[in-house]
Amino acid sequence: MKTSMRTDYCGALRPADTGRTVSVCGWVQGRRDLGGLLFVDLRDRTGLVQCVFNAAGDAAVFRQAEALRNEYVVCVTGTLSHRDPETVNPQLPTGQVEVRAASVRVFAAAKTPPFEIEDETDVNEALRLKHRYLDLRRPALQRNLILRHKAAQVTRRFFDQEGFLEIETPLLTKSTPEGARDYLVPSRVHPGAFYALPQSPQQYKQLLMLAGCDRYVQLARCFRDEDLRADRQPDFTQIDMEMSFVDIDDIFDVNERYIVALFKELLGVDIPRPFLRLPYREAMRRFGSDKPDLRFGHELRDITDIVKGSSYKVFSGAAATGGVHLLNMNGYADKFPRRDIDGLTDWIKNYRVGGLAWIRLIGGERVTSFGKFMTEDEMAAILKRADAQDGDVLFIVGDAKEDRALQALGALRLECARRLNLIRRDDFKFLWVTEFPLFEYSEEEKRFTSSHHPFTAPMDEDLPLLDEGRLGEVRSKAYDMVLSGTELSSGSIRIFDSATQAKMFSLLGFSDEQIEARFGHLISAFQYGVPPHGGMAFGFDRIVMLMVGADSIRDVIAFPKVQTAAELMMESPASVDTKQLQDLHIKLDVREQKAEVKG
RNA sequence: GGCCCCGUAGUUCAGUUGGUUAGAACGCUAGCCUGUCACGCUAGAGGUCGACGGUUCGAGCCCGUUCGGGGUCGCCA
Repeated sequence: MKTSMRTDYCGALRPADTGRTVSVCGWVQGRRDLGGLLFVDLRDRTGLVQCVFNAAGDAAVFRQAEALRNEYVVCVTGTLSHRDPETVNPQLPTGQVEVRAASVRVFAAAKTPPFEIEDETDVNEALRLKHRYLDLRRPALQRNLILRHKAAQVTRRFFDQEGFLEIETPLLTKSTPEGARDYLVPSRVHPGAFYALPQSPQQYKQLLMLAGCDRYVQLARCFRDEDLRADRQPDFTQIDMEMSFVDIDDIFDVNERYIVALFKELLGVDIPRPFLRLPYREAMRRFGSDKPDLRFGHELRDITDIVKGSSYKVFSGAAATGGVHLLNMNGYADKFPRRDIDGLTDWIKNYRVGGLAWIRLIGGERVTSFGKFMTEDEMAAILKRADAQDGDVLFIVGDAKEDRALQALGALRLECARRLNLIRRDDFKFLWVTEFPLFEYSEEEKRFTSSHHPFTAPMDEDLPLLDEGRLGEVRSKAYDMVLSGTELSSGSIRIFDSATQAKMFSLLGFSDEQIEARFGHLISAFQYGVPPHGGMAFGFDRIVMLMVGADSIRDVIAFPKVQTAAELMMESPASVDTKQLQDLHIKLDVREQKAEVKG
């Protein structure tokens, strides 16, 4: 983009521009000083261009060029010229041309950066985050930010064309009792009262449906005070959407078309429609996960029925109340020698299961960890269920809680695939997981809680179970969109009559007073005519992460936080002045010294 | 809160069984060099081995604590 200082972006110059006098602005990426000839690579967000200074030219200009160092900010003016054929650099998009510098203006000198600014980097991430403004100069991160920007534009355009209104909802809102921990914001004018930053704009968007907005979308900043992961940050962005007069198929239709448009426009990838739909139970049974990775096979098999009566107590005990399942890594027996399996046995304890049983079929021989406890008939039945052949290795996990066994085995399935390199990063496998349980039992709180949120509609055919008190069996109209083993999006059809909503709150164990205090506004609102409605919210950062092939969500967020939720550059969070606390009517009660973050 | 991994020049790493003056590459500084693009050549500077404590005649190396970073389980309606 042309400015009063610049005629062209560095990375945009091509042979067609030769002969023109150009001014390019940017950062010195590197210089090669040959004595009488000096090359400077100049970098801006579009790329690199080589500038040449010749000692035969203006002596003062040449002296200036000799003083340039990496990361100096300069403007080079000169004639854009073709390079001689033998000096063309095929690695660079601008490699056929160079700027024959006539003058250089130094806007700013620069200290030597603490790490080299280059794409291929293995510099410690903490150091890069401490100097994030330097890390962001790396072309790879610039590309990520650019793709993120484009994804946001495609999103807005798509939903606009589909009749959605982009509506902003408050960031200062009210704490909700269920779900993640809220970030709280103290009120100065209401002593002792707190706002909460939204975990999602859930209630607002439902009220917008009630208000008659019909279709809503927002690129919404959301906040959750929970522990971080590679794909989880405490503040993050959702593509939040909601529609009126719809059922599940309508939601799926528009969001599938959105994904297809996004991947086509930004990556040129054709995503086939419609997406596969897997009910939650089936996903758990076949993949040991509610976000199955379909980029490789090796589905799980249920052998609970086979081992139920076995004399091997580990299996029969688990089968009595839970389940026993197996994973056949067909053909990879030779890739899992005994010592690796011992390692996996240790590893799987993270998933709170007792252990890992296994069978290796190799060279016509059968080696197992539990063979002596089983009858030959039982063993034969297991191998048949697994479709086992020579060269296979089978893993078996049982637990008195069936889902625990399944989740452990599902995690093992992923771990094996990672070790065997069965997963391709540019393979995009979408699906819907449907029919999530409406409730889950919380051991901690000794009560049922919403698995999604308390506004989720039960499946019509399961409504009678509510009154029978069989809460664990009720399925909901909640669904997730899953991409290659990552939960991309989550949503539901909502309850839209106040009686059912009130019943939900009461089943969740809220007292009338709590309901009134927490959800009174919603109950009242729902008495004024709610359309049937539903929606979902994408994790925008995760979409971008998977599209650029990054391993961490931090790579697509300009200023991310580290695992302790601290931000290393500004050093947030930080302590504040006593005066500020007084204004907010806050007295600290910090026991441990380490809670005192330096400010 | 649990489990696992990492921490040595500015950066990425090596460092033998615990043993004398802790090395390399890149980067940085200076000099030379007119077609380089990982420029080349020569010389140089640069270290509280994350911190603290312990074992030992002696610790970068062994032990403990702690700090920082990462992965993950729990948690994430």
